[in-house]
Amino acid sequence: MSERGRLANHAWEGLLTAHARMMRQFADADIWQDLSMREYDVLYTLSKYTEPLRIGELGRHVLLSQPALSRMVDRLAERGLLERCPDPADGRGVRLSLTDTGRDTQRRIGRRHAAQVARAVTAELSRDELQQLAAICWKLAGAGATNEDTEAERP
Amino acid sequence: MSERGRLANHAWEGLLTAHARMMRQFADADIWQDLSMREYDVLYTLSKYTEPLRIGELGRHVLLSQPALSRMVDRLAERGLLERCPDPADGRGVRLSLTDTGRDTQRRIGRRHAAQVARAVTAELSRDELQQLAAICWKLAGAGATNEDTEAERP
DNA sequence: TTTACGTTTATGCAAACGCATGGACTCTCC
DNA sequence: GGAGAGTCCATGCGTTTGCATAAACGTAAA
Repeated sequence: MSERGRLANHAWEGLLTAHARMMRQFADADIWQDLSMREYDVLYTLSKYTEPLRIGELGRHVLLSQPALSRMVDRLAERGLLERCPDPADGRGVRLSLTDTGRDTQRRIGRRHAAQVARAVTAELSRDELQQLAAICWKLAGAGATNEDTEAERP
Repeated sequence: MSERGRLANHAWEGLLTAHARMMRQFADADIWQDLSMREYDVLYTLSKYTEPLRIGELGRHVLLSQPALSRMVDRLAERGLLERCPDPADGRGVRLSLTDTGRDTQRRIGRRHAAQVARAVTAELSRDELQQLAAICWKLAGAGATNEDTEAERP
C-alpha cells in the first residue's frame, strides 16, 4: 500500500479510537435519564429540523439498520417523545416530529451533553485544532454521503 | 456556552457524522465474510499485540460492554479464531491470543478493509489533512484514557 | 389498465446486547 | 494469617438488533 494509504489508515484508526474513548466517557456520565445514547441521537436529529422528517432520512443520520430504527421510533412514539403521521404526499411514508415533551427532553439532556462534550474536547485541543478537526471531519462526512454508489462496485 | 465550546461541539458532531457515514459505507462492502465489523475489530486489536491480551485490556479498545465482549470472545474461541488461556500471573484473568486461523482471517479481511479505508479517505483528504486528522484524533484518543494507567504503546 | 419493478416502512425470528449480579481471585491493612 | 474491599470475568434475564421478508404504495412502460 502507498505511503498515503497507510497514513489514511492511521488517521482512520485514530478517529475510531477517539470515537470509542469519547463515547464511553460520555455514556458513563449520569445525564441520560431513561434514554440510551442512540435514542438521544434520534431526538437530537429530529430537533435539528423544523420540518417533519421521513424515517429514511433519519436513517441516513443514525447508524442503525432500518428495522431497528423503525422499532425505536415505535418505542419513542409510545413514550410520547415523538409523533408519526402518514405522509400526505406519499402513502408509503411516515413523517416524524418531536412532541413538546420530546423537545423538552432533548433540550434538557442536550444542554448537559453539550457541556460534557465541550469540557472533554476543549480540554485537549487548541482552537486551531478544533477548527481543523471540524473542517476535516465534515469534509469526510460529506464524502460518505456522495460516494455511496461509486464505492459499491469493486472487486 | 463559550464560542470555543460551540466549536468543540461542532467538531464532535462532524466526527460523529463522518464516523457514521464511513462505517455504513465500509459495512456495505462485501469483504467481511462471516464476521461482523465488531468481531473483526476484536481480531484486529489482538493482531496488533505480540503478547496475549487480557479481556479487560481488549475492552478498552472495543466499544462494547464487558459481558458482551466476554460472550463475543466465547463465540470467536468456539469458531477457532482465538484461544483463551488462564493467566498464570493472575488467577482471575484470561489471556487471549489469535490462533493461526484467526490471524489468517484477520489478515485476509484486513488487507481488503485497509484498501477500502485508503480509497475512501484519501479520495477526500489531502496529505496535510490526513496528517492533521491523525495527530488530532490520536490526541483526543489519548485524552479518553488519561484517567487510568498509561498503557503499552502501539506497534 | 394492467403488469412489472422500485421504494418505503413493518414484522417474524434468531442472535447479540446491556444491566444486574455472582463466583473466583487479589490486595490491603490490621 | 484473616477480614473486608476491590478486580476480573462469567451467567441469568429482559430488551434491542440485524437479516430476511412481507405489505403497501408509487412509477413507468406495455
